[in-house]
Amino acid sequence: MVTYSERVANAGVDKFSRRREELATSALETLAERGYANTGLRDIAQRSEFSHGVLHYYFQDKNDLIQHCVRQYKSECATQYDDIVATSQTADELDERFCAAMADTLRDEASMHRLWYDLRNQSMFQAELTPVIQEIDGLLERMIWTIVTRYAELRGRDPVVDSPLAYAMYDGMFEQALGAFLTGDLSALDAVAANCGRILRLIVP
Amino acid sequence: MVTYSERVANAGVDKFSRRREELATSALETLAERGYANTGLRDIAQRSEFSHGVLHYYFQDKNDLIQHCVRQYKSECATQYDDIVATSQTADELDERFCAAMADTLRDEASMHRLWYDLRNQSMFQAELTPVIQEIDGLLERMIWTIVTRYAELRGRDPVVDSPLAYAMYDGMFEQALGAFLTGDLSALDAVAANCGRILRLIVP
DNA sequence: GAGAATTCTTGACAAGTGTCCAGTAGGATG
DNA sequence: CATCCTACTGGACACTTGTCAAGAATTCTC
Repeated sequence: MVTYSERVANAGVDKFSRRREELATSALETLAERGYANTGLRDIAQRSEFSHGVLHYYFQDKNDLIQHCVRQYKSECATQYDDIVATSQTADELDERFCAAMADTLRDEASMHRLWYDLRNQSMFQAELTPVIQEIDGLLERMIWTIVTRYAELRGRDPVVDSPLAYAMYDGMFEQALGAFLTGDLSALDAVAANCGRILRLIVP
Repeated sequence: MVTYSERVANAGVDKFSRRREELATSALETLAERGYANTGLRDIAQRSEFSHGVLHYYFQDKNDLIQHCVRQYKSECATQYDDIVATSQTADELDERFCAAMADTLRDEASMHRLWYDLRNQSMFQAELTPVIQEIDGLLERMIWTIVTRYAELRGRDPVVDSPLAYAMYDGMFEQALGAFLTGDLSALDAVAANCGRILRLIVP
């Protein structure tokens, strides 16, 4: 009898961990569509090509699966704006490309962002989720701060707020735009781009 | 046979609607403690002095109950800062009292705020909730805007951002502080007060 | 190709979900 | 006292939930 823990221990970049990713992807899609509260393991399995029992073969329990999902979500976000920061030559170019990218991700990945907010919120009620959520939240904060400091550098000034507050402002603004966009308000796309720049110039005057 | 709709129609400020409020209060407490995803009608009834069946006597279904809860929550928030705005004599006094009040509500009503974010998020997956959520969101936005414009008035200046963006910035900042506070980070109380003032001076330079 | 290990399916489990309804207690009305 | 209506109980319903284990199917090893 090979226990679950032993399977995890032996898992390199082999078939086992590849299938885990595959299942986590199905889970992410289902969660993004239906929300945490309305998604069961059978819903997730149905979207994959396997039956529901297999989820307990690859994951310890539902919590383990969710945490794996969040971690996998991370890798999609991590390097999203690195290229823009690295290749923009002027402050205005950085500003413009950053704003456009924010509007694009709102349009193209709205339900994934919705899931992120859902899970982050869920972590306020379910302490087991806190570590992995904080991990990604820190990552997003650093992402924003990288843009802000690079923008300040290009303009030869200093930001007038610190990293957490800068992130919080962008986060609140984006969440608001997401809510509007999901109710069918297409002007939220323009709004997010405009507000993106406004905040930037507010932070780096 | 008296149907549910007829009971609603006849409901003035009588025993019927008072009991509805009572049950909605029990529901709010339970939801704030356990979260939307982990709260059943039996959990709610258990916190009240009635059995679970009575919930369908006073509410059409779970959704009806939730919406009633949100509306009831509203009335607690509506006039929260009106007094501060009305009685503050100087910009500095308004600033200081506003910051202190934000820190207080974070400390004293953390789980209620947590529930608010939970339900607002749930409305992104459950369209029936959208109207009542937007209603309160607009109320909160107006609350913030009242403070900002009064502060600007006292300082003889104009805000440099519009109402939605001002609200979004405060909202993001408060949500961040709430998350930190719920993990036991008591410094979030000071942070929210400090950031409150920072945003104010950012918006009204 | 036989045997062993891994991978996956299927059905079952106890518990929990929202909903509904027959029935009861109790007070008001006739 | 009898009748009616309101308020409430508690059990039953159909269904879903996470979890698990026995066994089948597949893949790997020799």
